[in-house]
Amino acid sequence: MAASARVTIRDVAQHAGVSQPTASLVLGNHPRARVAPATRERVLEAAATLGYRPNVVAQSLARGRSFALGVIVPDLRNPFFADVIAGAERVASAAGYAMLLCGETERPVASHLDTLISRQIDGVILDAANAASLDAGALTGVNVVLVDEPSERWPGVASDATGAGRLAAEHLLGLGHRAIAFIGPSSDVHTFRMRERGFVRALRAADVTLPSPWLRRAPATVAGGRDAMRALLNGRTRPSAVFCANDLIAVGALKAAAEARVRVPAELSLVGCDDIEMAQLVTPELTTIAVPARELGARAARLLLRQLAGEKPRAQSAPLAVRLVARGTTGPAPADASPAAPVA
Amino acid sequence: MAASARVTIRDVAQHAGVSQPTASLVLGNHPRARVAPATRERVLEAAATLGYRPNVVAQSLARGRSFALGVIVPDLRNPFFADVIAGAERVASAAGYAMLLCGETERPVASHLDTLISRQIDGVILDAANAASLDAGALTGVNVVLVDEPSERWPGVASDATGAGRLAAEHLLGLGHRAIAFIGPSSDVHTFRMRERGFVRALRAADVTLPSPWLRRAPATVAGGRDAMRALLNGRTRPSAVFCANDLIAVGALKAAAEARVRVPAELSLVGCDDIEMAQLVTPELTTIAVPARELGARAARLLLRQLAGEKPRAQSAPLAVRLVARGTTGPAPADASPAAPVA
DNA sequence: TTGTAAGCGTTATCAT
DNA sequence: ATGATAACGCTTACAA
Repeated sequence: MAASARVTIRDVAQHAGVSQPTASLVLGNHPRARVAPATRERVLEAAATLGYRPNVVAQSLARGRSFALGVIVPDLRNPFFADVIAGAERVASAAGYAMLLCGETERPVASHLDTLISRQIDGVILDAANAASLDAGALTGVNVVLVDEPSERWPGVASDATGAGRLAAEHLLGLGHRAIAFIGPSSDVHTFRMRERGFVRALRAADVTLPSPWLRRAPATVAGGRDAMRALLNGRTRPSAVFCANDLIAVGALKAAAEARVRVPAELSLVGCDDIEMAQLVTPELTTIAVPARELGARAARLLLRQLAGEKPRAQSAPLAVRLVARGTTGPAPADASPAAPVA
Repeated sequence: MAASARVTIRDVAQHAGVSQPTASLVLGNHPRARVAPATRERVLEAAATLGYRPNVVAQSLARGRSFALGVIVPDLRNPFFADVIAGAERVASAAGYAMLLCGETERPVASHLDTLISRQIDGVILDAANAASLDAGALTGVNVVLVDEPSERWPGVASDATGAGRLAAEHLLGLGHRAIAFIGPSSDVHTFRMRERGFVRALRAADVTLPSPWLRRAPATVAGGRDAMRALLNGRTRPSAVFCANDLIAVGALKAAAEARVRVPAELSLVGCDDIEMAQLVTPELTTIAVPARELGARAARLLLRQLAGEKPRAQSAPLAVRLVARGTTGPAPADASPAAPVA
């Protein structure tokens, strides 16, 4: 019952009649553990009957690594990040690594990093954390893998963000839309910027301009999307299609359209990005660009693990492909849609 | 650059010209640290200029506690659990505790517990883990707080699950429904069972019986809800209202209704449970029973922290109140609804 | 093949 | 008020 009742490797050694380091050698399962089969057997048996379980903290201190990974995401409650985390945990857990989670939005990333580093974390996965803006010292001495943020300094995995924007644009252009708007956050999170850039470029390549009143800044949340869409619908002229930087925004926008009795997709087409589960649950189902969130998390973890195994990080790997998932929120541009942009 | 460059408390002591334990005394910020103001000052200054950061792993080993909490949830990707986690992390992080997350669905809870315990975790939050079925030894020596599962052995916090079921029943009965069905998992997760029980009891109290073909077992997921609702709609007679054990199921059910062109709420009323964000995003918006997920997580963490501080766990605290949120998926029972139950 | 000894970075218990 | 000294549980040379 008492907490002190824990079985240590000493107890095992004693029980097996060997020295403590010998027990360590056996239980450490070392590759080149030169230990007699008979002794090994006795030690293992003792460990089993005593119910020995290694103290990872002590191991960590002695070996200088903790067999734990840290994951920092901007917001736990965003399903996209939940997916990334799930993917990372799957890999980490299979490799015997524990996962320290930091998602508290209120605290700065640097503070989370502090916590993790002081716990001798073996590596950190930073998702959309804008690592470039971090204090130089904050990340020295840690193995870092970035998710959805390119960098010369750290390896990482990312989705094809400009491709996502392009795909959205091409889809809308293909449907005949010319009066096109965009809703996205003003944050300096790389992925969002690239989605926007890819979108705008593809539009421009088709000689469609995106007038500034139709480039709405909004937080990447449902509420943000709803507000932005309301503003858009109250504008002098209305776009016939909108690309939203993520699905949360798009769902909010859809909501605003429903409130305003704007028919989707008859009067207004909407494209989101991420393809979170929610996208298939709204009505009509959301057309979106699918981003492999779980895979992103899993690859990030694998990359980190490989780094820990001593492998040289090969810069950024090729971005993960995204794909258009055409569903119910996009349709042909209305015939009466004036291709004219509003007064800027 | 080298990882070994980490400054230890020794370096600080040396730099300040004091013994290492003295430095520890100062930096440990002990309540009754009897140390001369001058020395303290020197030590603090040395620590600051050297950029000293305590090694939590070493602290853990020496003090026998790790200042980390473990959280085990059945499924990271269920927004309800994401909320619980967010609430717990908020509290833990504010108290200087790190959070180890285990949500890998494939691995058994006992295995997750193993990982956590071997890391000298100070306490564990178990959410819907069916702790009662765990091996007796698996939880000895750990501080445990249960979420949404009552127990004589461990303290915990829970929502008012039977109340949730009752509220749903009363709402539907009040709207005149008599042909009522239920969709829920067959798992032995306590909350689900109690939601069901509260619901069935309230129905019975109003002399409404729930015929067995209308008690559908389904996984607590969107897909599960959709399948179950399809089966329900294909039955000989259809219910005029359905209570779903959680929102995910309800959303799936709503989806199935839409596919079958059954009008909600004109022909079919639907009530969910949890009030996840998604509930407000589907069309029509989901009537549901709001369960304070974040608060549940936050309280669990606080309870655990208090236990660690030596406070005696006072059994289970009173369940957190839930409340009906009437939205768009419920309406008066159709006039032609036959109150007759189907042949069982 | 095995045991001895040192050390990981702290905290904690003593004398001083 | 401060400084030795011994833990904490384990790993890892190095010696036997």
